[in-house]
Amino acid sequence: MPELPEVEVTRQSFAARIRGARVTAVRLGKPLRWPLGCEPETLVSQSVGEVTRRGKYLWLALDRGGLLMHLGMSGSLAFSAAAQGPGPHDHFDLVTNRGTLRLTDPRRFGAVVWASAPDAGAAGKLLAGLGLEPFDPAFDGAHLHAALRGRKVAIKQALLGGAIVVGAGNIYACEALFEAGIDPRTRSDRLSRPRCDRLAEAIRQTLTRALELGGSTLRDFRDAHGMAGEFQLQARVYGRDGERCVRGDGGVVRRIVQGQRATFFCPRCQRR
DNA sequence: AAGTGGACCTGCTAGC
DNA sequence: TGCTAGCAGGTCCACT
Repeated sequence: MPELPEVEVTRQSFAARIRGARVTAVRLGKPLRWPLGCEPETLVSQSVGEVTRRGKYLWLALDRGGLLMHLGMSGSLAFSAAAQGPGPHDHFDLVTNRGTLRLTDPRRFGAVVWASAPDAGAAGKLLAGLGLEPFDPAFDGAHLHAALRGRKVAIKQALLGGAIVVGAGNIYACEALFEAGIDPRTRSDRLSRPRCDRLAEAIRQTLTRALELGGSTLRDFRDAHGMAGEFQLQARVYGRDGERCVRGDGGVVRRIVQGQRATFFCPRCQRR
């Protein structure tokens, strides 16, 4: 589900409110993707510090260590003063004196993992190998071009891999490739430097636009206030197979499958 | 090393 | 109306 914009929107919606709160209890539901990695009681009485984001992960700092959180495909976080009794899909509650941070995740691909530092233990292992942040000044066409050298996978799959640049998932990878006019099936090492420049810019623009619109809500995404996003209403190709290309070039959006994921693109204006 | 496919889990929708 | 197959925003891991 949540790609970089949704995770960042979520972060912004509760980070300031939870900062300084003291943990009073921790409740676990069904198992998530990975075990918490500590006894829940050890978190009690610690206070919450900054909430930061790396790729699609959130790091919630505590006095001693912190929690690395991932929303998987169907997860969302809510922070509310008066949390209701947990529903069947509420699998983690961090109860504090200011409210409860709750992870709701029907499919349970998400995770909450304790580590002594973001670069240590289980968290370090998950974050190692992540590519550049898309808004890092170092992420540009030159970086993209260099990272794609020798890679034969289709550019769409290279973007989804997350080892070159993080944050663009299935929706935004499709949208960015559309903006850049690049066929998602293009072999990574065949992308010229100028096209890499355009793609890097398109990724940043697409993610920026999504952030402004509060992310995408396909079915269940909500920020920590319960607000839905609106980017999906403006998606140009994602989910629009069979529709006329918005560029008015006479192309019709196609849906194909790459690496077992759906890809949407206009064969007319997106070139190899 | 890089590429491929399977795995994890549940809910919703389209189609019969 | 009811059942089933197929699909969904992610990404790790085993295998070639």
